[in-house]
Amino acid sequence: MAKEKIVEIIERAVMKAKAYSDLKIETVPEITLERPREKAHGDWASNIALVLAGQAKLPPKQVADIIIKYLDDKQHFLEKVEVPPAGFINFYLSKDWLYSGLKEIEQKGTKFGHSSAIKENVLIEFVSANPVGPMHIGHGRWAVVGDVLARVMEAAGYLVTREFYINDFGLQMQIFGKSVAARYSQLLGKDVSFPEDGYQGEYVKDIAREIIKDESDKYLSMSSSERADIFRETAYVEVLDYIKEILSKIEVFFDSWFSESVLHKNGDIEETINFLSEKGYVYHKEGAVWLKTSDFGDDKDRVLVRGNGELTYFAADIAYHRNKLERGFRKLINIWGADHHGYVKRVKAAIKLLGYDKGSLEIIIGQLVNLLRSGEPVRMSKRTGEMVTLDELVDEVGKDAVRFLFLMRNTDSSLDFDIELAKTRTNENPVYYVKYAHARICSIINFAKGQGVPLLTTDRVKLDLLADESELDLIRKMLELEEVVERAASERTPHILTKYALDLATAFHSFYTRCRVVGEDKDLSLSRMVLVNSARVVLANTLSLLGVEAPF
RNA sequence: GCGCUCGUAGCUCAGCUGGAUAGAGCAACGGAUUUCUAAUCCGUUGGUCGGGGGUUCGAAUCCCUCCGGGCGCGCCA
Repeated sequence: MAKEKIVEIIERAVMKAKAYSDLKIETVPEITLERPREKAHGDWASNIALVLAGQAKLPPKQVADIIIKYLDDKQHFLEKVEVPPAGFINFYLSKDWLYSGLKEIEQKGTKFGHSSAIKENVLIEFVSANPVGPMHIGHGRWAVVGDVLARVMEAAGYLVTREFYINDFGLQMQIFGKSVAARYSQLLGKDVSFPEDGYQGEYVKDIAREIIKDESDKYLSMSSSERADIFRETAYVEVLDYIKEILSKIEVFFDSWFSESVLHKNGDIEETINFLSEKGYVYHKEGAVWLKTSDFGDDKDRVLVRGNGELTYFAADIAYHRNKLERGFRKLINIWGADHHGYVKRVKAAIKLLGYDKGSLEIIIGQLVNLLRSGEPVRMSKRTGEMVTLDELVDEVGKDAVRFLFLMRNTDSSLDFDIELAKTRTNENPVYYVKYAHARICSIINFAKGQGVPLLTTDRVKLDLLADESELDLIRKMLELEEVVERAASERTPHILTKYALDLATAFHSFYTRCRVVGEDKDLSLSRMVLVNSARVVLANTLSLLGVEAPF
């Protein structure tokens, strides 16, 4: 990438200036380059002169002027270098450098934008919806965020495992089993009461109907608790299958499904408690067993074993995280709904009590989605069961719109999702704006081929004919992909990819209105074919990372 | 009450771990296009970055405080 090369050039220049005592400085700080906000400030800018001004006892502008005297651009990356009064050093990439980018795109193809660097192995745990009912829209957002984060991190060189933690143990499951059992009896004409805190949704009846269809009334003779136990298992498998089905509809797949009840069966939780106990972090109080999480940043200590002898969810969660770390993952990333953010401190404290580094667990808090229809809020009530499920949303607006629009905002801020907007096929809808750019490129390439303008390799066309500002801007934008992927991965911000896709589409559309691919000048047409095809490749790669189809 | 989080243009939001005159999109207004898909492009208007204080060469960004919104504060999961 151009960035590293420029950093190198600056570094050498500063060292030389120091060696020749032109700059009287002690140490050479790390050189950082940034993308100037203003296009007029070049492709890259360095604030090194501002940083060194204090040390050198000279105004920034003078320091910058000294440094650029020593810049040695042997390979001709740079068109020019400028120092504005503020003392920044602005670098303008040469056209040749941009053209060589087109060659790189040709060579790397679908791998352009990906990095070959090998980084640490990470486990991303996300969605982890309780298997007791349909997924809501928020689950969908967190699913997409986790999935694209995984894709982007893979592209950036991380070894990623995607895991779904199944909360198939505990009170919620019991209630769920009872709810199904009650509906089962009711549907068979028995006058039984429905559990007070039971699951109201229509889907519970559906599951009961399913059981009746398959096995009729054979469970009626059992005691109600026996029946609830059996139905808990049947129903849970059914709901889990349903969850998997919806996830596959939005193309979110997991490498691993981890069951909470397995931790209970294996005795992993007791073992973890013993482990913590031996380290002296566990104590008894008021009939319960407590963990000293407050020693490591939690607001208060937490219960591991309740007075009635039952393990808490927290105890299981510690064992789960220990298990993850023992599987050899150096970095754990959890994506949790906003309603769990009060839980963050205690889990992080537990990680430290287990003896692992604080940084080994990162928790991304996902905010909710506000559903709108033509600007009006869609009213939802959990109590009455009146809500739009993820399933229904995907059926109405389609996978691509759901995925793209869920990634339009930072994960930790809430997001407005307008159902009608998501369905429109105009430029107001960002998804179609981007997809259209791809379709238009494909159409141009087909048209051109029909007019006798073939797509040749870069070494057979005159790239230096690509000189219009819109053409160079388009190339510049294409060459940003790797940097965007890198940043999205390292900062865990997959949503910046949608912004990039929009910018790239805009750069292409600008080019389109200014320049014709098929024209009088045959050489120029051939060069532009290479250009638009490169744009197609980069746009397709971007959409692929987002999990959105690139139409022809 | 305590904790987390957010507050940037009329609306929806970026702002890359402190840099240049705070940027997009939508809306409003004004233009372009003899076209390879009008699902397009270009321009203009619009800001006390919630208020106040501090840190320094330099703050939307870091710290403190106040105001306002969201969420969380169980021997629930």
